[in-house]
Amino acid sequence: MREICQRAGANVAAINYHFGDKESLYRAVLENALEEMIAEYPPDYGLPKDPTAEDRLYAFVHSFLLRVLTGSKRTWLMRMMTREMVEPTSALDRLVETVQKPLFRILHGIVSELCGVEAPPEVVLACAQAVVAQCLFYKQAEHVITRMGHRVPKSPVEIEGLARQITAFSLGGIRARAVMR
Amino acid sequence: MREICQRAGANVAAINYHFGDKESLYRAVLENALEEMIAEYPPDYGLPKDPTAEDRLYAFVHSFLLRVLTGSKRTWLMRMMTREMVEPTSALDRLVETVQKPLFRILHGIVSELCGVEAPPEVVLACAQAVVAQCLFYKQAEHVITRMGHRVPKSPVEIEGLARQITAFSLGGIRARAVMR
DNA sequence: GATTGTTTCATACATGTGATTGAATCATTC
DNA sequence: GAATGATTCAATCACATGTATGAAACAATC
Repeated sequence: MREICQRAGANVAAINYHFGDKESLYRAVLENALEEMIAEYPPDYGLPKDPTAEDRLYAFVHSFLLRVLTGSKRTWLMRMMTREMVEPTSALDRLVETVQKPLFRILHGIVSELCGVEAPPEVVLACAQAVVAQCLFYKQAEHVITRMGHRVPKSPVEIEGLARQITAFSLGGIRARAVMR
Repeated sequence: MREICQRAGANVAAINYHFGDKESLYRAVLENALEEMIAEYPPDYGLPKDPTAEDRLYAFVHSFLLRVLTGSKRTWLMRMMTREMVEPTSALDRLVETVQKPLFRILHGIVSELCGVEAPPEVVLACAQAVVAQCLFYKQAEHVITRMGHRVPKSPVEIEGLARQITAFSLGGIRARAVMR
């Protein structure tokens, strides 16, 4: 708190005065930054008109990766989010409600359409989760990936490539799961 | 450190005497526990003789999930590992070398075989990473998943089901990626 | 059984941390 | 411009943390 206030040019007591305690400040910062980030890369980022379900899946994956991997000044945000997922604080509940649930609902709709109406719901759910898993992986395992000698996409071009990669893989997976049984 | 020593029935100074400092103790504990865990669920867990590549992929995924999700007394280990991946300490380098590299090499071999010899190396790599991503997801996003109202597999039966799920999805993805281009 | 090397222990030290307080400063309104 | 409410500030409190120390207990060897 001392360091935060020093860098902000404010007094330590300001945090308590304006937010009550440290955790409230943390929550406020996280929520605010996350909203900005979603606004910057919405889940229909770069989508053409009359998109196919495949188009929408690609856009979802691409915007997800841009949010997660883009090496802008907000790298700390995704680190915080990842930490929050692994070891939740009081901030997570709200973030899940306001951010992650709506986003996942969109993805679920897309995957549901790709699976077809007769696909069992647990299969649709699992396929949607598989997509999210792949998108999160490159951030969450970033340090392991680099230590293994592999590259984590950073530039827009690389990220597009990865988005295509994940989309193609997932479409294959969805078809395989939707077909069998 | 005070609490650790109290629970261990030892004196605080014992940590400094035997390990030098807190971080060294941490590293020793992590490494030891991880080795035990891999020994308990090796990557060829329950594999029949003369296995196909599909069999080996399933065994890899299944053992991975057992390690990651099994609700034994070692839940703390995977929490530590996840934290270590997200925000590495001095422990990670060694863990990557001794544990994760060898494991990934095995998976890479399996996926490479499934992709076929003429598949470009970056595709093989990406597919193998997609498999890892799906396995890690259910642990790393555990708290988000439950907050979304979904279930995280815990029992052996559920874990087997998830392993089949991930294997089928991944085989579909691998085939799709291996075919196109 | 004295000596020597190892391990354990209670205690202390220095520092970092989040929160609080009461005075001082600023802004607004009458 | 006095009064009132909001904000800022320096200083302090209470406590947690990792580490260090020197004495005591223990073990092994001669």
